[in-house]
Amino acid sequence: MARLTREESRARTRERLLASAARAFARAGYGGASVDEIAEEAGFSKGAFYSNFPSKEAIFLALLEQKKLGEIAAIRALLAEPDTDTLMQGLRAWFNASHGDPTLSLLAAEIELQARRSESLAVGYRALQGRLSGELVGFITAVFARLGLRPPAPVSDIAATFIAISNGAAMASDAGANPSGRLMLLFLDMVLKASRPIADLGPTVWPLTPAGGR
Amino acid sequence: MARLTREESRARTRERLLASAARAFARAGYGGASVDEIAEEAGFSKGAFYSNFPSKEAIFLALLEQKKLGEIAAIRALLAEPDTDTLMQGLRAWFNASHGDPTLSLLAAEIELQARRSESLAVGYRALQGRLSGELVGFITAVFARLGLRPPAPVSDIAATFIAISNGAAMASDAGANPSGRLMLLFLDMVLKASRPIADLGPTVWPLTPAGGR
DNA sequence: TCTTTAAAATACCGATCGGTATCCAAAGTT
DNA sequence: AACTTTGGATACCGATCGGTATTTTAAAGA
Repeated sequence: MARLTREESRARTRERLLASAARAFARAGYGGASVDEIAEEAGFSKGAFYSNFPSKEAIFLALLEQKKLGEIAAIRALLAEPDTDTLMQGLRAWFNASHGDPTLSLLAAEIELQARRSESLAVGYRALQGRLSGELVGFITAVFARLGLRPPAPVSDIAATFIAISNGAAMASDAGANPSGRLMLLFLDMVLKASRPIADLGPTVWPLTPAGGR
Repeated sequence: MARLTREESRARTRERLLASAARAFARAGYGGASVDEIAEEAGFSKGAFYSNFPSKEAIFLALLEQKKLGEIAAIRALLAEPDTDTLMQGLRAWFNASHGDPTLSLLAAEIELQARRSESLAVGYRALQGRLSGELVGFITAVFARLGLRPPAPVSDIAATFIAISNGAAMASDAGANPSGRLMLLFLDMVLKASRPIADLGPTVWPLTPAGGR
């Protein structure tokens, strides 16, 4: 094992704390996971924790950012795919992978829920979630255009539903049955099945009056 | 104000504690809401709390039961409706109403999440959720039959998706935009749009291999 | 090699938690 | 009216929480 510089060592500690926090929050919830527990599971003391993060909320927010930015990157990578068939296949693969680690989806649910409770968390959350939603809307719009299909509902609603299923199935899944990925795949299929070709020039009829906001 | 018997007084205290707990858990989460806080907001002391519930977990479980049994009753009431149009209208009305009180949906999400953390909670949860899921599957099957439509996917998956959207949208909703009821309405519409009449005798093609377990 | 500096460990703080023991006042009983 | 029962209030417990102050240790700079 090579000797590490101070910078490297610090970065490694930070990352281990983040990974440990993700596990702890998923397991016990934000309130249930203690700073002591997070630090110890990472192999450090509480002193190390507070040397790297100013507060418990801060590490939670850092986790939130890590996750949301990762999702945005994944969407962009998919969209950059020139071949549409490969893109759809990649999308399905992503859905399937998203339930592989229940820790991750459980953490996602915990983050969403907690962001509604603390105003300081909510501020950071809204900024990131807004970016992710926008990215997702752009993605879905592009996919429909590529497939030559007309969305069967406002794209923002479709995007919101994907997000809802992702979060909702993560917590409701009975120990692996009906993982979120499966349900998202099913919804994707249903959306496509409910779509008509763009060439079909019938009137565009939304199932509901379009949403007020966004 | 009439003098209350001991029984009446006790029942009233219990109900007030339950209502207060629902608000507190929705607001602060299971871990974040304290027994003191619950009791005080109901206008009682901690002693009153422990006189009516053996533990914090117990009141949470009682809340869970109250909610699930209420949903089962609502489903049965809808299914008893002889006129199918009225039934569908009632279903839509129910979806719309379910987002009226964010406290309720937030509590639902908290319950789902917490039931996965404590084994003792999970036991009670699984029993109730199993009953609700079964009821929902029966309901959806009956509705499709009444409408003369063939479900576009396994009914158990459709049921799971409704539950997921309900829970997921509750926590993701940005202060009221895209309430869960709206998204459930949209999914309902999409499911119907993706269905074919029973008379159509084409092959039944599920979008996915049917789920292994329930 | 000696000094400086900062990452991480240890020790500690007041506050608050879920839960228990005890007490009191009002309802039920005779 | 006297006595019993019990729902709810008060007081208290050890444990644990998030956070801070201080000390140790090892890398960086001379």
